[in-house]
Amino acid sequence: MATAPDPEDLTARARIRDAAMRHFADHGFAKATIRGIAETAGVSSGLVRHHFGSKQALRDACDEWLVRAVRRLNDQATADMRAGQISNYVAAARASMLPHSRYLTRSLAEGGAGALFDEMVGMTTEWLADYVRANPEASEVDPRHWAAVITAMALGVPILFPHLSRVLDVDLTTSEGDLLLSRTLLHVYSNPLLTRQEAARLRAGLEEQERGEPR
Amino acid sequence: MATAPDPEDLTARARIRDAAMRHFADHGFAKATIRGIAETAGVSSGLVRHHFGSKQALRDACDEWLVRAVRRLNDQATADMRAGQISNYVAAARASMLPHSRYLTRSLAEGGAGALFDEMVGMTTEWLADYVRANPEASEVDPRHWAAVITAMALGVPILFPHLSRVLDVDLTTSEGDLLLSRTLLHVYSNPLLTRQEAARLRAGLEEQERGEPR
DNA sequence: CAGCGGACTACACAACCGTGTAGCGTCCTG
DNA sequence: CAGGACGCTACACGGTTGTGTAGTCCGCTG
Repeated sequence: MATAPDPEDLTARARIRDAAMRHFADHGFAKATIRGIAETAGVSSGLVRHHFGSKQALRDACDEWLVRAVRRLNDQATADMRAGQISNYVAAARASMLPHSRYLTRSLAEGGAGALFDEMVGMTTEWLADYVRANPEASEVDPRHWAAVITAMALGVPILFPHLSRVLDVDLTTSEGDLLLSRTLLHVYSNPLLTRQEAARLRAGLEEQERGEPR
Repeated sequence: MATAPDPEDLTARARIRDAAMRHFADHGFAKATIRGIAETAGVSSGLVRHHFGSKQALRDACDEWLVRAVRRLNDQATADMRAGQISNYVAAARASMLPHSRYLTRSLAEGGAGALFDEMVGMTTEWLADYVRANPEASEVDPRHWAAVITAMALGVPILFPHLSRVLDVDLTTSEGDLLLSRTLLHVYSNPLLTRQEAARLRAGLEEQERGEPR
Protein backbone atom coordinates (compact mmCIF):
# COMPACT_ATOMS: atom_id res chain seq x y z
CA MET A 1 0.00 0.00 0.00
CA ALA A 2 3.02 2.23 0.44
CA THR A 3 4.30 4.38 -2.39
CA ALA A 4 6.19 2.44 -5.02
CA PRO A 5 9.80 1.76 -4.06
CA ASP A 6 12.05 3.11 -6.83
CA PRO A 7 15.52 1.99 -5.68
CA GLU A 8 16.82 5.42 -6.65
CA ASP A 9 14.75 6.95 -3.86
CA LEU A 10 17.50 6.43 -1.34
CA THR A 11 20.12 8.35 -3.25
CA ALA A 12 21.06 11.91 -2.43
CA ARG A 13 19.65 12.99 -5.75
CA ALA A 14 16.24 11.66 -4.77
CA ARG A 15 16.44 13.24 -1.33
CA ILE A 16 17.21 16.59 -2.95
CA ARG A 17 14.23 16.24 -5.26
CA ASP A 18 11.91 15.37 -2.39
CA ALA A 19 13.18 18.28 -0.32
CA ALA A 20 12.80 20.61 -3.29
CA MET A 21 9.20 19.56 -3.84
CA ARG A 22 8.41 20.23 -0.20
CA HIS A 23 10.14 23.62 -0.22
CA PHE A 24 8.52 24.66 -3.50
CA ALA A 25 5.14 23.60 -2.14
CA ASP A 26 5.62 25.35 1.19
CA HIS A 27 7.20 28.62 0.09
CA GLY A 28 6.67 28.83 -3.66
CA PHE A 29 9.39 28.61 -6.27
CA ALA A 30 10.70 32.14 -5.97
CA LYS A 31 11.00 32.17 -2.20
CA ALA A 32 12.45 28.68 -1.86
CA THR A 33 16.26 28.65 -1.68
CA ILE A 34 18.79 26.12 -2.88
CA ARG A 35 20.54 26.30 0.49
CA GLY A 36 17.33 25.54 2.37
CA ILE A 37 16.59 22.62 0.08
CA ALA A 38 20.12 21.29 0.52
CA GLU A 39 19.85 21.55 4.29
CA THR A 40 16.56 19.63 4.33
CA ALA A 41 18.10 16.98 2.10
CA GLY A 42 21.16 16.81 4.31
CA VAL A 43 23.64 17.70 1.59
CA SER A 44 25.69 20.71 0.57
CA SER A 45 24.23 23.37 -1.68
CA GLY A 46 26.88 22.62 -4.27
CA LEU A 47 25.57 19.10 -4.69
CA VAL A 48 22.19 20.44 -5.71
CA ARG A 49 23.85 22.28 -8.53
CA HIS A 50 26.02 19.27 -9.33
CA HIS A 51 22.96 17.08 -9.85
CA PHE A 52 20.49 19.49 -11.39
CA GLY A 53 22.51 22.33 -12.84
CA SER A 54 20.27 25.23 -11.88
CA LYS A 55 17.27 26.11 -9.78
CA GLN A 56 14.99 26.17 -12.82
CA ALA A 57 16.29 22.78 -13.97
CA LEU A 58 15.60 21.43 -10.49
CA ARG A 59 12.04 22.64 -10.79
CA ASP A 60 11.69 21.05 -14.19
CA ALA A 61 12.99 17.78 -12.77
CA CYS A 62 10.40 17.95 -9.99
CA ASP A 63 7.60 18.54 -12.48
CA GLU A 64 8.81 15.73 -14.68
CA TRP A 65 9.10 13.32 -11.78
CA LEU A 66 5.61 14.31 -10.64
CA VAL A 67 4.19 13.51 -14.06
CA ARG A 68 5.68 10.04 -13.89
CA ALA A 69 4.55 9.48 -10.30
CA VAL A 70 0.99 10.56 -11.00
CA ARG A 71 0.85 8.50 -14.16
CA ARG A 72 2.05 5.47 -12.23
CA LEU A 73 -0.38 6.03 -9.35
CA ASN A 74 -3.17 6.65 -11.80
CA ASP A 75 -2.52 3.42 -13.63
CA GLN A 76 -2.56 1.57 -10.36
CA ALA A 77 -5.71 3.32 -9.15
CA THR A 78 -7.43 2.56 -12.44
CA ALA A 79 -6.48 -1.07 -12.09
CA ASP A 80 -7.76 -1.09 -8.50
CA MET A 81 -11.02 0.47 -9.66
CA ARG A 82 -11.46 -2.17 -12.35
CA ALA A 83 -10.79 -4.78 -9.67
CA GLY A 84 -13.50 -3.20 -7.57
CA GLN A 85 -11.24 -2.00 -4.78
CA ILE A 86 -12.02 1.67 -5.32
CA SER A 87 -15.60 2.67 -5.76
CA ASN A 88 -15.44 5.41 -8.38
CA TYR A 89 -13.38 7.41 -10.80
CA VAL A 90 -13.16 10.55 -8.68
CA ALA A 91 -11.78 8.58 -5.74
CA ALA A 92 -9.19 7.02 -8.04
CA ALA A 93 -8.14 10.39 -9.38
CA ARG A 94 -7.90 11.86 -5.90
CA ALA A 95 -5.84 8.91 -4.71
CA SER A 96 -3.42 9.63 -7.55
CA MET A 97 -3.00 13.30 -6.76
CA LEU A 98 -3.23 13.41 -2.99
CA PRO A 99 0.36 12.61 -2.03
CA HIS A 100 1.69 15.52 -4.03
CA SER A 101 -1.31 17.80 -4.20
CA ARG A 102 0.39 20.64 -2.37
CA TYR A 103 3.30 20.77 -4.80
CA LEU A 104 1.02 20.20 -7.75
CA THR A 105 -1.36 23.04 -6.95
CA ARG A 106 1.50 25.45 -6.22
CA SER A 107 3.19 24.61 -9.48
CA LEU A 108 -0.04 24.89 -11.46
CA ALA A 109 -0.92 28.24 -9.92
CA GLU A 110 2.54 29.52 -10.81
CA GLY A 111 2.06 28.46 -14.41
CA GLY A 112 4.15 25.29 -14.27
CA ALA A 113 3.36 21.59 -14.56
CA GLY A 114 1.73 22.16 -17.92
CA ALA A 115 2.19 18.54 -19.00
CA LEU A 116 0.35 17.36 -15.93
CA PHE A 117 -2.56 19.73 -16.50
CA ASP A 118 -2.83 18.49 -20.06
CA GLU A 119 -2.83 14.92 -18.82
CA MET A 120 -5.59 15.64 -16.33
CA VAL A 121 -7.63 17.25 -19.08
CA GLY A 122 -7.07 14.16 -21.20
CA MET A 123 -8.25 11.88 -18.42
CA THR A 124 -11.32 14.03 -17.86
CA THR A 125 -12.03 14.08 -21.59
CA GLU A 126 -12.10 10.29 -21.66
CA TRP A 127 -14.37 10.23 -18.65
CA LEU A 128 -16.69 12.75 -20.31
CA ALA A 129 -16.83 10.59 -23.42
CA ASP A 130 -18.42 7.86 -21.31
CA TYR A 131 -20.68 10.44 -19.73
CA VAL A 132 -21.89 11.79 -23.07
CA ARG A 133 -22.64 8.26 -24.25
CA ALA A 134 -25.02 7.96 -21.29
CA ASN A 135 -26.34 11.53 -21.59
CA PRO A 136 -26.42 12.34 -25.30
CA GLU A 137 -28.32 15.58 -24.74
CA ALA A 138 -25.20 17.16 -23.18
CA SER A 139 -22.98 17.42 -26.24
CA GLU A 140 -23.34 21.00 -27.38
CA VAL A 141 -19.69 21.88 -26.67
CA ASP A 142 -16.35 20.32 -27.55
CA PRO A 143 -15.71 17.63 -24.91
CA ARG A 144 -12.11 18.71 -24.61
CA HIS A 145 -13.11 22.32 -23.90
CA TRP A 146 -15.64 21.09 -21.41
CA ALA A 147 -13.05 18.85 -19.75
CA ALA A 148 -10.49 21.66 -19.56
CA VAL A 149 -12.90 24.01 -17.79
CA ILE A 150 -14.08 21.29 -15.42
CA THR A 151 -10.47 20.44 -14.59
CA ALA A 152 -9.60 24.06 -13.88
CA MET A 153 -12.64 24.46 -11.67
CA ALA A 154 -11.93 21.26 -9.77
CA LEU A 155 -8.36 22.41 -9.19
CA GLY A 156 -9.60 25.70 -7.79
CA VAL A 157 -10.59 23.87 -4.62
CA PRO A 158 -7.16 22.54 -3.60
CA ILE A 159 -5.41 25.68 -4.86
CA LEU A 160 -7.56 27.77 -2.52
CA PHE A 161 -7.40 25.30 0.37
CA PRO A 162 -6.20 27.91 2.87
CA HIS A 163 -9.05 30.27 2.03
CA LEU A 164 -11.60 27.48 2.02
CA SER A 165 -10.37 26.12 5.34
CA ARG A 166 -10.77 29.57 6.85
CA VAL A 167 -14.28 30.13 5.51
CA LEU A 168 -15.49 26.63 6.33
CA ASP A 169 -13.76 26.82 9.72
CA VAL A 170 -12.29 23.34 9.24
CA ASP A 171 -8.78 22.22 8.32
CA LEU A 172 -9.46 20.57 4.99
CA THR A 173 -6.36 18.40 5.26
CA THR A 174 -7.93 16.48 8.15
CA SER A 175 -10.34 13.60 7.61
CA GLU A 176 -13.10 15.70 9.16
CA GLY A 177 -12.52 18.47 6.63
CA ASP A 178 -12.21 15.97 3.82
CA LEU A 179 -15.62 14.53 4.67
CA LEU A 180 -17.25 17.96 4.76
CA LEU A 181 -15.63 18.87 1.46
CA SER A 182 -16.64 15.59 -0.18
CA ARG A 183 -20.24 16.04 0.87
CA THR A 184 -20.29 19.60 -0.43
CA LEU A 185 -18.67 18.58 -3.72
CA LEU A 186 -21.28 15.86 -4.24
CA HIS A 187 -23.90 18.53 -3.75
CA VAL A 188 -22.22 20.86 -6.22
CA TYR A 189 -21.83 18.17 -8.85
CA SER A 190 -25.45 17.07 -8.60
CA ASN A 191 -27.18 20.47 -8.45
CA PRO A 192 -26.95 22.57 -11.62
CA LEU A 193 -27.08 26.29 -10.97
CA LEU A 194 -28.82 26.94 -14.26
CA THR A 195 -31.64 25.11 -15.96
CA ARG A 196 -31.21 24.23 -19.59
CA GLN A 197 -33.77 26.88 -20.42
CA GLU A 198 -31.89 29.58 -18.52
CA ALA A 199 -28.63 28.51 -20.11
CA ALA A 200 -30.17 28.63 -23.59
CA ARG A 201 -31.54 32.08 -22.92
CA LEU A 202 -28.18 33.37 -21.68
CA ARG A 203 -26.42 31.72 -24.63
CA ALA A 204 -28.79 33.48 -26.99
CA GLY A 205 -27.95 36.71 -25.20
CA LEU A 206 -24.25 36.04 -25.71
CA GLU A 207 -24.61 35.49 -29.42
CA GLU A 208 -26.82 38.50 -29.85
CA GLN A 209 -24.23 40.59 -28.06
CA GLU A 210 -21.57 39.11 -30.31
CA ARG A 211 -23.47 40.13 -33.42
CA GLY A 212 -24.34 43.49 -31.95
CA GLU A 213 -20.82 44.34 -30.80
CA PRO A 214 -18.42 42.57 -33.10
CA ARG A 215 -15.72 45.01 -32.05
CA MET B 1 -18.43 54.26 -18.16
CA ALA B 2 -14.77 54.77 -17.25
CA THR B 3 -13.44 53.65 -13.92
CA ALA B 4 -14.47 55.89 -11.07
CA PRO B 5 -12.24 58.97 -10.72
CA ASP B 6 -10.78 59.07 -7.19
CA PRO B 7 -8.89 62.39 -7.18
CA GLU B 8 -6.04 60.63 -5.39
CA ASP B 9 -5.38 58.59 -8.50
CA LEU B 10 -3.09 61.20 -9.97
CA THR B 11 -0.74 61.32 -7.03
CA ALA B 12 2.58 59.47 -6.97
CA ARG B 13 1.22 57.29 -4.19
CA ALA B 14 -1.56 56.08 -6.48
CA ARG B 15 0.86 55.54 -9.35
CA ILE B 16 3.03 53.43 -7.06
CA ARG B 17 0.03 51.35 -6.02
CA ASP B 18 -1.02 50.79 -9.61
CA ALA B 19 2.50 49.81 -10.62
CA ALA B 20 2.75 47.48 -7.62
CA MET B 21 -0.47 45.73 -8.55
CA ARG B 22 0.78 45.20 -12.07
CA HIS B 23 4.16 43.92 -10.93
CA PHE B 24 2.65 41.63 -8.29
CA ALA B 25 0.24 40.28 -10.89
CA ASP B 26 2.93 39.79 -13.51
CA HIS B 27 5.77 38.36 -11.44
CA GLY B 28 4.21 37.34 -8.12
CA PHE B 29 4.87 39.00 -4.80
CA ALA B 30 8.22 37.36 -4.07
CA LYS B 31 9.78 38.08 -7.44
CA ALA B 32 8.46 41.62 -7.80
CA THR B 33 10.95 44.25 -6.65
CA ILE B 34 10.48 47.64 -5.06
CA ARG B 35 12.96 49.11 -7.52
CA GLY B 36 11.04 47.73 -10.48
CA ILE B 37 7.77 49.06 -9.12
CA ALA B 38 9.32 52.46 -8.51
CA GLU B 39 10.67 52.59 -12.03
CA THR B 40 7.28 51.73 -13.53
CA ALA B 41 5.68 54.39 -11.35
CA GLY B 42 8.35 56.90 -12.39
CA VAL B 43 9.57 57.58 -8.87
CA SER B 44 12.55 56.68 -6.73
CA SER B 45 12.58 53.47 -4.73
CA GLY B 46 12.86 55.46 -1.52
CA LEU B 47 9.50 57.04 -2.14
CA VAL B 48 7.85 53.65 -2.17
CA ARG B 49 9.14 53.05 1.30
CA HIS B 50 8.23 56.60 2.32
CA HIS B 51 4.59 56.05 1.39
CA PHE B 52 4.06 52.41 2.33
CA GLY B 53 6.78 51.56 4.84
CA SER B 54 7.62 48.07 3.63
CA LYS B 55 7.01 45.69 0.79
CA GLN B 56 4.47 43.70 2.81
CA ALA B 57 2.63 46.87 3.79
CA LEU B 58 2.54 47.84 0.12
CA ARG B 59 0.95 44.50 -0.65
CA ASP B 60 -1.58 44.98 2.13
CA ALA B 61 -2.42 48.41 0.76
CA CYS B 62 -2.99 46.89 -2.69
CA ASP B 63 -5.30 44.24 -1.25
CA GLU B 64 -7.18 46.82 0.77
CA TRP B 65 -7.58 49.13 -2.19
CA LEU B 66 -8.79 46.21 -4.31
CA VAL B 67 -11.45 45.35 -1.75
CA ARG B 68 -12.76 48.90 -1.92
CA ALA B 69 -12.59 49.03 -5.72
CA VAL B 70 -14.42 45.73 -6.14
CA ARG B 71 -17.01 46.73 -3.57
CA ARG B 72 -17.61 49.99 -5.40
CA LEU B 73 -17.78 48.35 -8.82
CA ASN B 74 -20.06 45.68 -7.46
CA ASP B 75 -22.46 48.23 -5.99
CA GLN B 76 -22.57 50.01 -9.30
CA ALA B 77 -23.03 46.79 -11.26
CA THR B 78 -25.81 45.70 -8.93
CA ALA B 79 -27.51 49.04 -9.44
CA ASP B 80 -27.09 48.71 -13.20
CA MET B 81 -28.57 45.24 -13.05
CA ARG B 82 -31.59 46.46 -11.10
CA ALA B 83 -31.96 49.18 -13.69
CA GLY B 84 -31.94 46.50 -16.38
CA GLN B 85 -28.69 47.56 -18.02
CA ILE B 86 -26.92 44.26 -17.26
CA SER B 87 -28.76 41.08 -17.95
CA ASN B 88 -27.65 38.83 -15.11
CA TYR B 89 -25.84 38.44 -11.84
CA VAL B 90 -22.82 36.62 -13.24
CA ALA B 91 -22.18 39.35 -15.77
CA ALA B 92 -22.36 41.91 -12.99
CA ALA B 93 -19.89 40.00 -10.85
CA ARG B 94 -17.51 39.55 -13.76
CA ALA B 95 -17.73 43.24 -14.59
CA SER B 96 -16.66 43.94 -11.01
CA MET B 97 -13.66 41.67 -11.04
CA LEU B 98 -12.39 41.96 -14.58
CA PRO B 99 -10.25 45.10 -14.34
CA HIS B 100 -8.13 43.60 -11.57
CA SER B 101 -8.60 39.90 -12.12
CA ARG B 102 -4.94 39.23 -12.79
CA TYR B 103 -3.83 40.76 -9.52
CA LEU B 104 -6.73 39.22 -7.66
CA THR B 105 -6.08 35.68 -8.82
CA ARG B 106 -2.36 35.94 -8.12
CA SER B 107 -2.97 37.24 -4.64
CA LEU B 108 -5.58 34.59 -3.91
CA ALA B 109 -3.36 31.78 -5.14
CA GLU B 110 -0.57 33.06 -2.91
CA GLY B 111 -2.88 33.00 0.10
CA GLY B 112 -3.60 36.72 0.23
CA ALA B 113 -6.70 38.83 -0.35
CA GLY B 114 -8.57 36.87 2.28
CA ALA B 115 -11.07 39.66 2.90
CA LEU B 116 -11.97 39.69 -0.77
CA PHE B 117 -12.49 35.94 -0.92
CA ASP B 118 -14.75 36.16 2.11
CA GLU B 119 -16.70 38.94 0.45
CA MET B 120 -17.13 36.91 -2.72
CA VAL B 121 -18.37 33.98 -0.67
CA GLY B 122 -20.81 36.31 1.06
CA MET B 123 -22.14 37.58 -2.28
CA THR B 124 -22.51 34.03 -3.57
CA THR B 125 -24.26 32.98 -0.36
CA GLU B 126 -26.85 35.69 -0.87
CA TRP B 127 -27.30 34.65 -4.45
CA LEU B 128 -27.72 31.03 -3.37
CA ALA B 129 -30.37 32.05 -0.85
CA ASP B 130 -32.48 33.27 -3.76
CA TYR B 131 -31.66 30.09 -5.65
CA VAL B 132 -32.73 27.83 -2.79
CA ARG B 133 -36.01 29.75 -2.48
CA ALA B 134 -36.71 28.79 -6.08
CA ASN B 135 -35.29 25.25 -5.76
CA PRO B 136 -36.11 24.08 -2.24
CA GLU B 137 -34.98 20.54 -2.98
CA ALA B 138 -31.34 21.69 -3.07
CA SER B 139 -30.80 22.57 0.56
CA GLU B 140 -29.03 19.57 2.00
CA VAL B 141 -25.81 21.45 2.77
CA ASP B 142 -24.99 24.71 4.55
CA PRO B 143 -25.44 27.45 1.92
CA ARG B 144 -22.25 29.13 3.07
CA HIS B 145 -20.23 25.94 2.57
CA TRP B 146 -21.84 25.50 -0.79
CA ALA B 147 -21.06 29.09 -1.72
CA ALA B 148 -17.43 28.79 -0.60
CA VAL B 149 -16.82 25.72 -2.75
CA ILE B 150 -18.56 27.23 -5.75
CA THR B 151 -16.50 30.40 -5.36
CA ALA B 152 -13.24 28.44 -5.18
CA MET B 153 -14.17 26.43 -8.25
CA ALA B 154 -15.19 29.50 -10.21
CA LEU B 155 -11.88 31.15 -9.32
CA GLY B 156 -9.98 28.11 -10.57
CA VAL B 157 -10.73 29.24 -14.12
CA PRO B 158 -9.03 32.66 -14.02
CA ILE B 159 -6.23 31.35 -11.79
CA LEU B 160 -5.40 28.73 -14.42
CA PHE B 161 -5.95 31.05 -17.39
CA PRO B 162 -2.51 30.32 -18.89
CA HIS B 163 -3.08 26.58 -18.81
CA LEU B 164 -6.64 26.90 -20.10
CA SER B 165 -5.57 29.19 -22.91
CA ARG B 166 -2.98 26.65 -23.98
CA VAL B 167 -5.38 23.69 -23.91
CA LEU B 168 -8.23 25.55 -25.59
CA ASP B 169 -5.77 27.06 -28.07
CA VAL B 170 -7.30 30.50 -27.60
CA ASP B 171 -6.10 33.53 -25.68
CA LEU B 172 -8.84 33.80 -23.07
CA THR B 173 -8.17 37.48 -22.53
CA THR B 174 -9.45 38.25 -26.02
CA SER B 175 -13.13 38.66 -26.79
CA GLU B 176 -13.00 35.51 -28.90
CA GLY B 177 -11.65 33.50 -25.97
CA ASP B 178 -14.12 35.13 -23.63
CA LEU B 179 -17.00 34.02 -25.82
CA LEU B 180 -15.76 30.44 -25.99
CA LEU B 181 -15.24 30.39 -22.24
CA SER B 182 -18.67 31.86 -21.55
CA ARG B 183 -20.37 29.28 -23.72
CA THR B 184 -18.47 26.46 -22.03
CA LEU B 185 -19.24 27.81 -18.58
CA LEU B 186 -22.95 27.97 -19.39
CA HIS B 187 -22.71 24.34 -20.40
CA VAL B 188 -20.92 23.40 -17.18
CA TYR B 189 -23.39 25.27 -14.99
CA SER B 190 -26.41 23.69 -16.65
CA ASN B 191 -25.19 20.07 -16.92
CA PRO B 192 -24.77 18.24 -13.61
CA LEU B 193 -22.12 15.53 -13.73
CA LEU B 194 -24.00 13.44 -11.20
CA THR B 195 -27.67 12.63 -10.90
CA ARG B 196 -29.26 13.06 -7.51
CA GLN B 197 -29.44 9.28 -7.25
CA GLU B 198 -25.74 8.83 -7.97
CA ALA B 199 -24.88 11.56 -5.49
CA ALA B 200 -27.04 9.96 -2.81
CA ARG B 201 -25.37 6.62 -3.41
CA LEU B 202 -21.89 8.10 -3.19
CA ARG B 203 -22.88 10.07 -0.09
CA ALA B 204 -24.09 6.85 1.52
CA GLY B 205 -20.73 5.31 0.66
CA LEU B 206 -18.96 8.22 2.30
CA GLU B 207 -20.87 7.87 5.53
CA GLU B 208 -20.43 4.14 5.61
CA GLN B 209 -16.72 4.63 5.15
CA GLU B 210 -16.78 7.20 7.94
CA ARG B 211 -18.40 4.73 10.33
CA GLY B 212 -16.19 1.89 9.17
CA GLU B 213 -12.92 3.84 9.44
CA PRO B 214 -13.35 6.43 12.14
CA ARG B 215 -9.59 6.63 12.49
C1' DC C 1 48.02 -0.87 -8.03
C1' DA C 2 47.45 3.25 -11.05
C1' DG C 3 44.21 6.06 -12.60
C1' DC C 4 39.94 7.83 -13.60
C1' DG C 5 35.26 9.35 -13.18
C1' DG C 6 31.56 10.72 -10.32
C1' DA C 7 29.67 12.04 -5.82
C1' DC C 8 30.34 15.51 -2.72
C1' DT C 9 32.17 19.66 -0.07
C1' DA C 10 34.06 24.24 1.01
C1' DC C 11 34.63 28.61 -0.37
C1' DA C 12 34.32 32.77 -3.08
C1' DC C 13 32.00 36.06 -6.13
C1' DA C 14 28.95 39.12 -8.19
C1' DA C 15 24.44 40.60 -8.27
C1' DC C 16 20.41 42.04 -6.20
C1' DC C 17 17.09 43.13 -2.75
C1' DG C 18 14.83 45.31 1.30
C1' DT C 19 15.78 48.62 4.31
C1' DG C 20 17.90 52.65 6.55
C1' DT C 21 19.57 57.56 6.59
C1' DA C 22 20.59 62.09 5.25
C1' DG C 23 19.27 65.77 2.74
C1' DC C 24 16.93 68.86 -0.81
C1' DG C 25 13.09 71.63 -2.60
C1' DT C 26 8.40 73.37 -2.02
C1' DC C 27 4.13 74.56 -0.31
C1' DC C 28 1.29 75.79 3.45
C1' DT C 29 0.57 78.23 7.69
C1' DG C 30 0.85 81.18 11.62
C1' DC D 1 8.57 85.98 6.29
C1' DA D 2 10.09 82.14 9.33
C1' DG D 3 9.62 77.46 9.82
C1' DG D 4 8.00 73.14 9.75
C1' DA D 5 5.70 69.37 7.40
C1' DC D 6 5.73 66.73 3.40
C1' DG D 7 6.92 64.82 -1.07
C1' DC D 8 10.81 63.12 -2.97
C1' DT D 9 15.73 61.70 -4.17
C1' DA D 10 20.44 59.85 -3.68
C1' DC D 11 23.25 56.79 -1.58
C1' DA D 12 24.97 53.31 1.43
C1' DC D 13 24.62 48.91 4.23
C1' DG D 14 23.86 44.22 5.44
C1' DG D 15 22.07 40.14 4.12
C1' DT D 16 20.81 36.69 0.95
C1' DT D 17 20.83 34.26 -3.37
C1' DG D 18 22.19 31.78 -7.53
C1' DT D 19 26.11 30.48 -9.48
C1' DG D 20 31.05 29.39 -10.30
C1' DT D 21 35.53 27.00 -9.04
C1' DA D 22 38.80 24.23 -6.90
C1' DG D 23 39.58 20.33 -4.55
C1' DT D 24 38.72 15.91 -1.67
C1' DC D 25 37.07 11.26 -1.10
C1' DC D 26 35.79 6.85 -2.83
C1' DG D 27 34.66 3.05 -5.66
C1' DC D 28 35.39 0.90 -9.95
C1' DT D 29 38.20 -0.82 -13.79
C1' DG D 30 41.98 -2.36 -16.55
